Amino acid sequence: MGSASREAILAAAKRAAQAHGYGGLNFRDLAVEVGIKAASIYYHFPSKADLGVAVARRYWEDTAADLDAMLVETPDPAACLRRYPEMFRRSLEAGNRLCLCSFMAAEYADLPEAVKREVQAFADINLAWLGKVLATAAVVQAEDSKSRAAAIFAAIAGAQLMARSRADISLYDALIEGYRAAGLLPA
Amino acid sequence: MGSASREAILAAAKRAAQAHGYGGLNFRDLAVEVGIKAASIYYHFPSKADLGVAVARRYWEDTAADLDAMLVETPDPAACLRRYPEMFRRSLEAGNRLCLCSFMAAEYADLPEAVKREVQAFADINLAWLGKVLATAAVVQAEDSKSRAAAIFAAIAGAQLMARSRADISLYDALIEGYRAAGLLPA
DNA sequence: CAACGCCTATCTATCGCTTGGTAGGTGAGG
DNA sequence: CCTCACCTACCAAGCGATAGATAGGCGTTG
Repeated sequence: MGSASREAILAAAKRAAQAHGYGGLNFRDLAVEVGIKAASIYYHFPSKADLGVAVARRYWEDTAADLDAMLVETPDPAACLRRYPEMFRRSLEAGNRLCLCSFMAAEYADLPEAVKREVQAFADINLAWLGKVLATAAVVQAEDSKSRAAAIFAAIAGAQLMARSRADISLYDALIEGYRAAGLLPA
Repeated sequence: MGSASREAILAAAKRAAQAHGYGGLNFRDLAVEVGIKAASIYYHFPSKADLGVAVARRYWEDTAADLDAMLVETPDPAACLRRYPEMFRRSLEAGNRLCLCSFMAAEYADLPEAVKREVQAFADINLAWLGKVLATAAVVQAEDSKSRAAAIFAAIAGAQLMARSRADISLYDALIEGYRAAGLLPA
């Protein structure tokens, strides 16, 4: 498992993927960033698709851990829900980057099947977490928590999209505030 | 202006861009689809960036016309607003394609500046139209119509994103319905 | 009328570059 | 000595782009 180089490759690939997508990911630039030669990446990952799968898997694993940690840090479900947009804000802060989930939608037609599956796991985790928190916070009736979770997730992804294409984090904040004012997110 | 070949290239490029993005657009495949040789495209467009600009410009011009037509067809602003999600639904219907605006967000770091400008014009037109219709429909107070327009636009783009990455139009419909239930869109 | 010059729209052929991927070698450490 | 981790040196395919040629149409002018 995780040697130092392997971890460095994974981290650099994640950063690159969140800036340029899977298609924009390339072994030469990646190698320069890690400080090794491009061919050496093949020692750790047999193909680009495998690297993509590994990046996406690590991505949702980290997200799952972060969401769990947030629930521990902020046990009140309503307060926790209020903090949820922070997750998507962070990648904008880190160099105007995007959620891999949004890249998957854009690159849907050209993405290896296995990569798609891992990225969808990211979405599933978010939806499950949101559904759970919405239900315990009782902001919607129990039977509506799933559909509200999906609406919130989609809307927040959209807000991140808009903010990126204007390179303006304050737009993200304004959109989230707009969702609260409109009633999509609890005020 | 618009010779037959030029129009055919423009139409094929639009379709390709909505499926694969600007980066996924390539002259060889495009030429095959149009039925000419790749080099011949350069007679009509001096560079890929110029083609991208032309596609994006045509895209927002068509959208502006469609939005205007919708207001003529459905003069009642509330009814018109209800029909707005149809616009984004159509590209999903047409081969699970995406709005160019979402592609711009994904390809933000690698897109020629001139292309970005044209795609942003698409967003601006949508925002202006939504703002106007929201104000006349009086679904929000006049001073909130701009921020609500932005919230709706972002959320609908997000819904399109989610539906594409699941290749499931019914998910789009469900998300729009979710926005109505939550109060983001008028019920 | 016919010859000429020019434009349009396309072709073939190729260039320089980047990409993902491979084969085989090399040095350090247990 | 052998395995791990990395290297050098490639390759084939694909990319945007360019050069130069050609076939046909259209208008002007001797």
